[in-house]
Amino acid sequence: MSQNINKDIVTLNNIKIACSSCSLHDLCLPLGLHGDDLKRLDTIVSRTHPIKKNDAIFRQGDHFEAFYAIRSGSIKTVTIANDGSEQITGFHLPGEIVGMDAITGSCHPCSAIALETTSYCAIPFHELECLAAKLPSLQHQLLSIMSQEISHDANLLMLLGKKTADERLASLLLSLSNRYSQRGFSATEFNLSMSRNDIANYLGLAVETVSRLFTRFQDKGFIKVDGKFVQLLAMDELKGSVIECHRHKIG
Amino acid sequence: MSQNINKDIVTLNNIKIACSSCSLHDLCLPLGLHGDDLKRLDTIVSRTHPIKKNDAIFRQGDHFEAFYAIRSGSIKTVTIANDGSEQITGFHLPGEIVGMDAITGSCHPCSAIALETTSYCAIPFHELECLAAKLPSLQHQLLSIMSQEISHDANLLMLLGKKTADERLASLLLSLSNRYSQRGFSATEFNLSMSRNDIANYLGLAVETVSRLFTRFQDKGFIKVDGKFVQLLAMDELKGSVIECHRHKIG
DNA sequence: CGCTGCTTTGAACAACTTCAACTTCTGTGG
DNA sequence: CCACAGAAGTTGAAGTTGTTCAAAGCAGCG
Repeated sequence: MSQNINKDIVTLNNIKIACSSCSLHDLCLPLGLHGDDLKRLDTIVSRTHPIKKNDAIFRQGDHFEAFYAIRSGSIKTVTIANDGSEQITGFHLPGEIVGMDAITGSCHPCSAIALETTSYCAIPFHELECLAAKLPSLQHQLLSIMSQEISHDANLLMLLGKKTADERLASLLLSLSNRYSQRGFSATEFNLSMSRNDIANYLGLAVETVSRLFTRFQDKGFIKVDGKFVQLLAMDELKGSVIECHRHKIG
Repeated sequence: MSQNINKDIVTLNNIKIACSSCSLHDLCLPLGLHGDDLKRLDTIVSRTHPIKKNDAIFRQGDHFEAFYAIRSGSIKTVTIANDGSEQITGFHLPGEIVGMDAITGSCHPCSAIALETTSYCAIPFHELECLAAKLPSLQHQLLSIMSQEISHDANLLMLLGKKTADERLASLLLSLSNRYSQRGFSATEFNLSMSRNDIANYLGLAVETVSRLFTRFQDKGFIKVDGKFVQLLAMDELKGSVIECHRHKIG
């Protein structure tokens, strides 16, 4: 948490930070762009003031105008079914882009809600599209990022379709660990910005189950939990537990 | 089944069918393209001979070269985890495009396997990208189709994360119904080209459960099943059962 | 005709959920 | 700064849902 808060302060002081000098540019859309191309992208991207926890970047049904790149903090994307039930379809960390599911329908099919104080960049889609037509490397990067999103979703499908409760939580923790470390944070300890409820919803489990899983993982010595702060003590065992629980499904 | 087989014969006789005269062109990539633009796309698309059941369009790990549009028949996309377990991530009908998850990694993260005799078009990605840079409407259609894929996956996530077994099967049947009717087939009766095993895998259930569900739905009078042939007798009840089972999750 | 593989059915079992009670945390106002 | 109310998280016990195991029925194919 403290790390993220510090990060916010830094970015607050640099609202006008450009893509070229953004520490996330090799995780984000600018990847592979250089020189003038990067400057051209810069001109269409707009930075906003940070939003508070529970505020929305966009809400389900909002007209689609732009992609949004998380700069600091974190968000969840949530879909509300016609019957009122909610499904969290993803947690998004700095450098990740949301809104890519909205091109077809011209309306956002999900809401993007801040899990903590969060700042982001807006990339107007129409302008992006025009620019991409002129810059092949941007077009490629755009397609590539969308492709990545598709294959990421397929992994998640695998998770929800096949895995036991243990595997699901282990997968989430490992995924966060991976992504935090890519962003220069520790791979073995971090704060969960989402509530147990959010985790349960995302993993398709009951809150109570998630709570019990944290306890069990701790009892086994795989992790250490203190509220939202988590330490991964035995990464290999975590990875192993994902595979182990799978064994009975083989063949 | 018979309908699909007939369809194959027709397409066999017309291997050189162009996008412009393809009955699927308003479900597929050419949507929104006209005149010369469509002809330009035509020049890069190559049609292949049909493949047999269980043959692959591409296999997981294959180098990514092209998108593939299903022209007739049907396929499943399957990911194999490192532990050997398989997850079916989608069933694809004529007019649908597969391979879009491979751009990032340059290798296909899943295999595309024919569920029956299937013919398809290959759209070389490099050429497509170059063409898209020249044709804004093609670029837009490309992004739009990928966006659609992302939001489709999000729906599936919802399905696997939240829904009961009944809801899952009902959702699949309704989705197939929708897609068949879009393609000019009956919305209320069709042949399932996939096995019960495939369905179970896709829905994250045991085969036995799927089998029991079919029986239960039939007992309730929602559907009539005879092997692979299914008739949807009470669409509203099916839709209703999806919502009804959801009620307890609200609030 | 008899095999093989797919599907169905039954019964026991396990995993996860639900319900309920209790504890801990958080933020707000006195 | 503390007290308190409400939210979030944890824990136990009972209940469901779906899985697993086992076996029998069917269909396609040599």
